[in-house]
Amino acid sequence: MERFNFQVIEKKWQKEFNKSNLNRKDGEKFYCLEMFPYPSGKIHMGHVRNYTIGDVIARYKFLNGYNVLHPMGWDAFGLPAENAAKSNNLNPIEWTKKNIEAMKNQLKMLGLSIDWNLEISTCDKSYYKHQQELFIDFYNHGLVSRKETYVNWDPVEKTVLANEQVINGKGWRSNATVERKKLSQWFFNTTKFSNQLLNDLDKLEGWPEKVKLMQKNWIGKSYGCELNFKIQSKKENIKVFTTRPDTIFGASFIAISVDHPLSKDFLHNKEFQSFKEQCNKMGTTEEALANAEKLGFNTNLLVEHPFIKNKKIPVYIANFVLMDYGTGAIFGCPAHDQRDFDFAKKYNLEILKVVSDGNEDKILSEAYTGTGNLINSDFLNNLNVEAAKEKIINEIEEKNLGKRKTLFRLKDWGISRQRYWGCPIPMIYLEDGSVVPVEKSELPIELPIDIDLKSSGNPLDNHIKWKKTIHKASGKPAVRETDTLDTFVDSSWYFLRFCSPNHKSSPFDDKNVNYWMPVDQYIGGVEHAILHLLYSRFFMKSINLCNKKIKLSEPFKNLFTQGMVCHETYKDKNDKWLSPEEIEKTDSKNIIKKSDKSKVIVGPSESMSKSKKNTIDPETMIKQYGADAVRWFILSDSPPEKDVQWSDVGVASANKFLQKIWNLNQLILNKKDVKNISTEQTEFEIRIETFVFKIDKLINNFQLNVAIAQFYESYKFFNDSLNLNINKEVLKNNLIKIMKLMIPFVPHLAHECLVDLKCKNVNEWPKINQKLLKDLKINLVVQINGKTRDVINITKDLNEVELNKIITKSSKANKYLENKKIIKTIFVKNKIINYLIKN
RNA sequence: GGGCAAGUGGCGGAAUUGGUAUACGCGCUGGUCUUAGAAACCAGUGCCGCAAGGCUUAAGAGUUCGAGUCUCUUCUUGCCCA
Repeated sequence: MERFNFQVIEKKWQKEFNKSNLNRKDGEKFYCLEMFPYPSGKIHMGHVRNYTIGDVIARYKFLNGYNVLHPMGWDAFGLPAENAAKSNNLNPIEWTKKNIEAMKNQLKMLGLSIDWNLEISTCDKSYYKHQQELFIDFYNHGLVSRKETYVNWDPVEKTVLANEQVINGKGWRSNATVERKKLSQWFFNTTKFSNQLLNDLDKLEGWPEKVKLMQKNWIGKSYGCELNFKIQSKKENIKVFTTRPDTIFGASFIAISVDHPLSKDFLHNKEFQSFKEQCNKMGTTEEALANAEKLGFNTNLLVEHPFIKNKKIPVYIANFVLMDYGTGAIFGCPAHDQRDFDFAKKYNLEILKVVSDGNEDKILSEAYTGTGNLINSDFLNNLNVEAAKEKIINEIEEKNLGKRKTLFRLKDWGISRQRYWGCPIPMIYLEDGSVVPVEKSELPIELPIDIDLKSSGNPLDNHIKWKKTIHKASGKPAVRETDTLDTFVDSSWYFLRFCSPNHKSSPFDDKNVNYWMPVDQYIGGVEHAILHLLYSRFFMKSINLCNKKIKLSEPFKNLFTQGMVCHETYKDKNDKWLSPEEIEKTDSKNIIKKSDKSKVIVGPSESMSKSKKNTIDPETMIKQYGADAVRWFILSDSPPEKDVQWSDVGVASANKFLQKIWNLNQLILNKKDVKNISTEQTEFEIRIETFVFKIDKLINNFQLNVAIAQFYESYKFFNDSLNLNINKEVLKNNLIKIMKLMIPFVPHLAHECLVDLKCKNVNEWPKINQKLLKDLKINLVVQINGKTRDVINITKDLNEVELNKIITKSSKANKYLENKKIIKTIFVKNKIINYLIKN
């Protein structure tokens, strides 16, 4: 028998798959999108998994009659290109274009049903031109602002990082300790949509609860109030924000931010200067603030307690209070907030319980943040926390001491980056100091090619010729904005561009967007659960505001987040990482280093990363086992939403199985016919029909690993049926059904087999024959006192009386029933019968 | 510290959502074929027991005719936020 030659056959079918409009049908639209890749040079296993899952869905929908949009593009701006260009002395565009070509070829090797006619790349001026247009639209609608703020400065990358790009006080890419620096920055006013971004989450029924919860926490809506404290012997007040106004009677200090206006009075104080310096050294993230030791600078100012006559409270400048959250000032209630507690301990401040923890006399060893009734709180006593909050806020408003307020943790999105390889911000500075957008007719503001990447600082800022420009309306000289946009901006609307990738006059064709959007199935890594998705949602809402013709406020109807691809890690005796190619398995237990035969220490399986050297190159695997085998394995071993462990043995066995499928196909084609119809044949058809039914359902539920298990079973069943009395045509037609089900998983093999089987309607999913399913026999469990004593294979829908007859006649369970009194019978149709007997 | 998941053989994992626990795959064991190995094929494979049978879903309790699934307590792991 001829072996399945995947090298030849996969190439042949990939030519078919690369045709444009291959996903188009007359049916209902279905937009299937996977998160587009950064063109780093080579695809990795994470891409393979992501795009294979997406391809299964896209092909499944197409076969089910949908008109499918399944595009691919490149998230092509970003720092790696700039760094690579620097060390190779070329322009980032050359590096990027080369990588795109290479990765595109690799993706094509996977046999994906992508319409490459729709390909876009965010670094093309035909793309970023429209991004600049959107920026100007947003600007004109008050969605862009310029603010001077403290930023997270990455001293290695020499750029500003968003809060979320700072991990444990370090830059997410450089891992350098992040500093605070004051800069003038462009912002998208994401906070304008705080409420909508939060409330619309409820509409997203097709999103994982986990992701919605993460977004909810990120937006962080909190209720509370503002409250003024009068400074003693001064006219001024300190305004604080608090979510716990109920704890006001436990207030023992006021803490203000180093950037608070009041702090300015101490600028000449030496002690304060060194304190401020210390604060600047740590990052601005909440995490950094929370982890740092709580430090304060005593201003020696006192404020009056608003509800306790003659009580004075000290004012500190503290390192854990942020200027850009709330009012930049808090009141500290040490008994019920851990940060305040730590602070009070350090500076020996009063710790007074005002919420009962059920053990009122006991001295606290840490803050009590639970609920309870109020104590030591005058008119709030005996109320619970919620009621006390309400009462005190009413009191505060009545006495004109402050007002009710809702605060969001969500901040505006800082989008300025001091980098070359990004989308230029279409703004210019006039000589009178004003800032205006360039006219749309002047777009795109192109990135200059002749740049000097070697000098320090921002290359665009150093490019004098490019920087100088003319303000078109007045004819006066002006200077361009030299910052470029955060690359998260590029990926916040690419899904809209895919609807009309070649549209020239505007970012997208409204009609096409209204037809294709929203994305029906979006698939990507959970690592983008917060930022990318939040920014995209913000863009959709902003576009909705700017363009009345777009009737859509949420871009992604259904979201699926797949797990990571993991692999064992290896280290040699010197604690150095080893790649899988550097090691050798001598037997099932011993692993040695190839080069010097020394022992290798096997570490836990972790997500593939270059730093741990535990990556497996997809191209090598495809060449060795075939794209179908790689696709099959990566789907088969774990549920798609969970991490999967890569295994070379696993992909080899996938390859073996596909070979068996091929052999089965050949066997049936060469089989001699049997003419008579037997009961065996009917039972065979029923069984195949249940496989069709189950697999269809499993794909719908994203249980792709279980679907694959069903293919293994159906193969086994087919193989066992070969020697039965079954008509050849019946075998062929049923194999066609199974092969069609396999198209989404292993498109090359399935299509090749279907050609051999002379299948005519290849692009149609098998219809489920409900009539056949009706005749399916079922297994019914017979229990005595809750213990399973027999399982009987019977026709469906028998009633209790019929069932009793069968059991007394022929069931193994009957021996337990003889001469026993049945007290009760529990009968669940088609499932179980349970006899309760007395011994 | 808070929130959310999850815990099933040697391993990856199934279980029609309260109804046969361990499907399917890997690994392992034995066999056929072969000079030998590889491949292929066949059989076996949760634990105890000669067997009948009993036990088993992190641990413990509860609800139920019946619990991997629901409820509570404890432990462990992972993710997010602090």
